[in-house]
Amino acid sequence: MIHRRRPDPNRRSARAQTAILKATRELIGEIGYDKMSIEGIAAAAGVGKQTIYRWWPSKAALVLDMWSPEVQQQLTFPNTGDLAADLKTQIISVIDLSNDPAFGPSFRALVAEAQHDEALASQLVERIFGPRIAAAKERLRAGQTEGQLAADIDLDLAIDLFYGGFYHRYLLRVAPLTHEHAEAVVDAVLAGIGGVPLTPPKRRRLVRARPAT
Amino acid sequence: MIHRRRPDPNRRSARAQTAILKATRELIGEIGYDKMSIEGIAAAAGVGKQTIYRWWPSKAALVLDMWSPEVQQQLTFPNTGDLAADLKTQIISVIDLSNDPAFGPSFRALVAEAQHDEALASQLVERIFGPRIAAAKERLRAGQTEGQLAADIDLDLAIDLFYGGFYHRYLLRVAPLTHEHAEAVVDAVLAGIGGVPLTPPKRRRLVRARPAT
Amino acid sequence: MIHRRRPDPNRRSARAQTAILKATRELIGEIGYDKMSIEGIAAAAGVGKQTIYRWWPSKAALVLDMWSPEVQQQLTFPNTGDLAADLKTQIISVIDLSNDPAFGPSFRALVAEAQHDEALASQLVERIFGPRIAAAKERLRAGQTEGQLAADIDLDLAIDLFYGGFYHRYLLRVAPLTHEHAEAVVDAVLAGIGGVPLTPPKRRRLVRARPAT
Amino acid sequence: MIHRRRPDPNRRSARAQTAILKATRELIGEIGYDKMSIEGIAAAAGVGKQTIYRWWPSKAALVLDMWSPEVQQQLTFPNTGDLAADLKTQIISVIDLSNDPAFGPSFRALVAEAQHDEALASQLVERIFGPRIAAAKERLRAGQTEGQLAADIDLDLAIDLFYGGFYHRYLLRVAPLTHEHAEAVVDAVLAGIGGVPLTPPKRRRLVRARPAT
DNA sequence: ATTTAACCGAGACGGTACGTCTAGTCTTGAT
DNA sequence: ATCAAGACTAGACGTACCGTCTCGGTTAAAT
Repeated sequence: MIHRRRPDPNRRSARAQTAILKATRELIGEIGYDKMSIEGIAAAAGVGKQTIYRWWPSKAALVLDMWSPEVQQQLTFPNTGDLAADLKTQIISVIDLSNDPAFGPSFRALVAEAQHDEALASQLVERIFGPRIAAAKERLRAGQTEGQLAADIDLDLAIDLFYGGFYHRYLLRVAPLTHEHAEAVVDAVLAGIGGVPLTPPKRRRLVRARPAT
Repeated sequence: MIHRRRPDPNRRSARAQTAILKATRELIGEIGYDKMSIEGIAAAAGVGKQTIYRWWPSKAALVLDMWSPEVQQQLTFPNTGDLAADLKTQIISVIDLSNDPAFGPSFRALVAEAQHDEALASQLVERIFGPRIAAAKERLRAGQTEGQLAADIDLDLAIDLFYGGFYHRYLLRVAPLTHEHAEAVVDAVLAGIGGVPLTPPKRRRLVRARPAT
Repeated sequence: MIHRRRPDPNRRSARAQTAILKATRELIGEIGYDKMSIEGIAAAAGVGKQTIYRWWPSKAALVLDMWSPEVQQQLTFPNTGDLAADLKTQIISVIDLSNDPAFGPSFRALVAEAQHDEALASQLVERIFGPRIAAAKERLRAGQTEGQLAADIDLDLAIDLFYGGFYHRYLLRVAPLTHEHAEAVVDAVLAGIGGVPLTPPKRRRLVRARPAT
Repeated sequence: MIHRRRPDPNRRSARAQTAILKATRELIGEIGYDKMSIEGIAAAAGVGKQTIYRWWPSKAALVLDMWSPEVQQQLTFPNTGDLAADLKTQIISVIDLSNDPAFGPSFRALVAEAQHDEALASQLVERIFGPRIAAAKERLRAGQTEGQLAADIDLDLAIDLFYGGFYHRYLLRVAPLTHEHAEAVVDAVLAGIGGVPLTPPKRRRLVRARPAT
């Protein structure tokens, strides 16, 4: 297997890079991720195709790069002291971003592409999902010490529960994404949905049986 | 908008149809969904390309058709009287199917394609997700009357909670899918993962009667 | 080699035959011979493709059949006693027919097709060119007995000379086809174009040396 | 009307061009013009289809290009001082070329295609027929000054007469093409084939001085 | 200050697959 | 048995992009 020689980042043309990202952003808005071709981006940016291939391994990687700033700044997790409220705030902002016509559809396309592009999949986890999950876990951990979250719960599982509903609806399109849904999810996950509260105010006590395996 | 004339299903060649589905199944196993082309399917099936285009609008639609039997027979939802156990059983069987190398990767590809193919997306909801969700809801409803599930919970939300974790890991690949995970999800969703509040907001006591398994 | 069973002409549907020829005539006028397909003719005639294939071996054969009446009635060669005048009259009528937008281009297409369709080529010679050449030869023979044409000239050669100029221009498009050209050809062929008539009225005597071989 | 952007001839790959022409020559010999496809040429030449489409508008144009050298070198018209002999020599060489199984049938196909391809028709006139006619006219003009051809004859007409017979037989296949036919045509055209008139219209005497061969 | 090595725009190249078109054959049901 | 209808196998069409490659022209560092 021959490895392509790595280009020298110091000599990279800022003009070309900017033009490529700009053209990508515009094209993705006009014709969408799937109809957009590297050929088209190069033409729109007034750039040789090779210049794109030199710096990005695929169309998806380019789009991922294009969004890094947007996603990065969404990273900070609020901490007002009220875990439920903070989770709701955060998930709602994710919903809003996913409903943004400039971001939602093309990020969806990125997730789609990652289903058959292993490199992209790890990039996504590494650069997008990983950091966000880490930030969320940190907030959850704080919640645990404050007693707002079961102390012995596995945080990865907690993430699944709080965010799984979102991805279920975002990627499968089985139901719409609303602020109310986000709030209902957080409440339900925290309170649990088992049992029949015959007399509403009286709630059950959490009895978790599994000791650490 | 010109609509292509519809072919007459009565005159459809059973031989061709069978050969196409068979070739699709084989090819998808050998080279995978993405490297498989309609051209290749036609050649492998000994069929004219037009015959494929006549009956299926896209490669994805063909693959969806190919799987309908498999998914259909997975539809029945167990009811042993123990809701938690039944949910675990069902989700575990979904996990097993998704981990089946013949099914998992190509179904993932289908979900991916649905991100930019509206027609496919609705087909998926209509033929795959819809019926399964309906079956699950029916079971949940039974659980509600038996007092194993909160009577006032929105069942679409319940579905999000029980299955969201699965899709989160299946599509985003942020963590592995195991039987243990399925069980932990069900338990956590039913019990809730909120902590013991230091301050008033009184919490419920867990009243769950595990019947003998 | 399997020979296709011959259909029974007695059971042939007159309606279908008429509709096919009519549709052919109309289509050839609208979109031209080359863009016209058997598929299209069948659709326009409200006839099954098989019905066309059953009775005609090719699109060209069908078009040839369609024109047979037109060409047939052009067959009679005038005989006013003046050979030169009759030839001019005849060639001019051929030129006019070839300049008829309904006939000229599609007959050209037929001749074109005959360049790679041996069966059509012989049909053309047999049904179109042969009879016309025979009629022309008959008239030339009469001219010979009347002393208006060299008695020992090979009539096939004579046909080449009188009509060759026409086909040269008709098929190669090297120069336009006019009535004047037809007249000039006939005059030149009869008188010959060798030598320099310094004093116009005085013309040379024909001395033909080749005795019958 | 959108005009396709023109490719840069300076960057044309000599290797590809050569391979394409070579493959065309071989294929046309093996399976003939009509069964030869651009797809097949590309495959045989080890070349992308686009590379053919980039430089040639049609299969016919490609074949025309392929033959240009052959036809070009046939261009010189002999001038031995004896017009009749030179015409015979020239026409015979044309007949021989047309009877060459490598050239004759496929050039016929080219002429056929030109009947419905205006661009090809003008290319043929411009690159093949035009130059040859010009060369012939030049020779004829020389003949006129030497008194071997009627001074007042229109040279386009003369071309029609000398070559029309050839094309009549070449394209209509009404009679075979032989050297004898070529010689008979030249003799007859120069001498004329009109009979000895019984009544006045005085006729010329043949005055032709054959120089020693 | 000049060399030299990389990047750059441009686009030709070998390929693959697309979705359409037509050829000519085969099948079905109606007349 | 013919007919209308149209599904079938086959395969070429011309287009769109892929990712690689070559070509001059232009920087920017290294001599």
